[in-house]
Amino acid sequence: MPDKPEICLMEAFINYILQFGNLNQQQTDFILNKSGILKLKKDEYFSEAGKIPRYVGFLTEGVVRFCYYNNKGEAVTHSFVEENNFVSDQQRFEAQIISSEYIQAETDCELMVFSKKDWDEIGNTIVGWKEVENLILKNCLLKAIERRSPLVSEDATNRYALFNQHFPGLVNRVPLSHIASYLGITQQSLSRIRRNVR
Amino acid sequence: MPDKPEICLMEAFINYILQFGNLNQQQTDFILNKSGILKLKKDEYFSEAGKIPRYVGFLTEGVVRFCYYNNKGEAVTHSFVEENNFVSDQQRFEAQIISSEYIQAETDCELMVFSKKDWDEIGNTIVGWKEVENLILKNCLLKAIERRSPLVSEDATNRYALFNQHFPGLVNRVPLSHIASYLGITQQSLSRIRRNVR
DNA sequence: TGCGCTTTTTACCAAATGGTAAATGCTTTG
DNA sequence: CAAAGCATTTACCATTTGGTAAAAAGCGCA
Repeated sequence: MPDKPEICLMEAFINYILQFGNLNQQQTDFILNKSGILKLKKDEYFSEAGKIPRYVGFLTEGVVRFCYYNNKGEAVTHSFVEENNFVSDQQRFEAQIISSEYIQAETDCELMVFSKKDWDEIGNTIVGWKEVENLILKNCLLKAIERRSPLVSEDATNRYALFNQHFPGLVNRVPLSHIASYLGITQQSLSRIRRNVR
Repeated sequence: MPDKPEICLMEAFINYILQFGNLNQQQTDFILNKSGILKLKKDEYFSEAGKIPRYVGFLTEGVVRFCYYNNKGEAVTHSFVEENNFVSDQQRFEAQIISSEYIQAETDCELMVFSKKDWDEIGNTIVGWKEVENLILKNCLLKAIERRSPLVSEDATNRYALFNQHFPGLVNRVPLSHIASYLGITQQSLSRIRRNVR
């Protein structure tokens, strides 16, 4: 069982959810009391293909990537998430079914996490929570689609430019090979593009 | 003001929403009473960039495409929707703000439509409707991302194969140029690919 | 049927990207 | 510091895709 998170980390979390609905102190305390803390070392998994997701998490420190293996056995990174965002294979977590993708720590990470049981208790206790949860999920899905979809119609150079717009600074925190995978190009092409940009 | 839709078209709509929540006859009747019917000729717009979306619609007949203009002035198709699905620039419709994309009829279309006023009245009257609405929207977003995101990491041939998996039969209902745009390749490349597939 | 319009196919060459392999650079650790 | 291991860059050539242009095919309409 994870420890309790520290005060400072909780604040960012509360600020995040207050964007999506008004909750009073009693309600936020209830939520915080349900949360645990989970630390991941670089390369460790938050969730794995073939397993049922154990937690929904809020990333207080670090970067994770979402990836799957295509039919050629290559890992395809389809999303990055930075600190102060939710991290979850939410459909599979909610239904408690086996996932088909990995969520992996790109750096050492720290997350506030909720088990299925605690997450359900929050939903059943806090009036209006399910609406907040829906807004958060909708927001995450929209962000994901707005970032990934435009890549389809751009060439490699513009894809890299979009990556830098969508994830400022992230270029220095994750390996080049994962960025190339996210952009749907080879690592060599991306390396070549960077040279030409300079 | 649009006419009322015909009985047979309403059934598919009711069946669709009943997938996402239990509503009794009185409730579905209330919803149906708010709906109008909108017919579009091929190439006409359901919603336009620069305008506030007037309706959320349920497509009972036909195919539409979602597209925007990139900075080179080229139309980029990012989604197709076939009959028996909702059609809406939902974020902009809900907030009643100016859209930045077009929703265009690929064929003659027939839709059941709801104005913002009527849509809000449904939400304020039917207990549990907002939850149903959220589930529907979540479902649409997930479908959109599951279809578009994998294209990024595939070559032109595999993109075309994915299109045919995701939209069986649609290849015969929309112009080749729009499919190519959706896949992020040129029309000439797609034509070449089709020849090699045969 | 035949004309005019649009869509789709072909062809050709240029440019971009992929695949293989090797060299370089960076980090960790003994 | 040196060695080992991993990440990134470079180089070279093959393959794919793009851009331009023209031909062919399909379609609506007089």
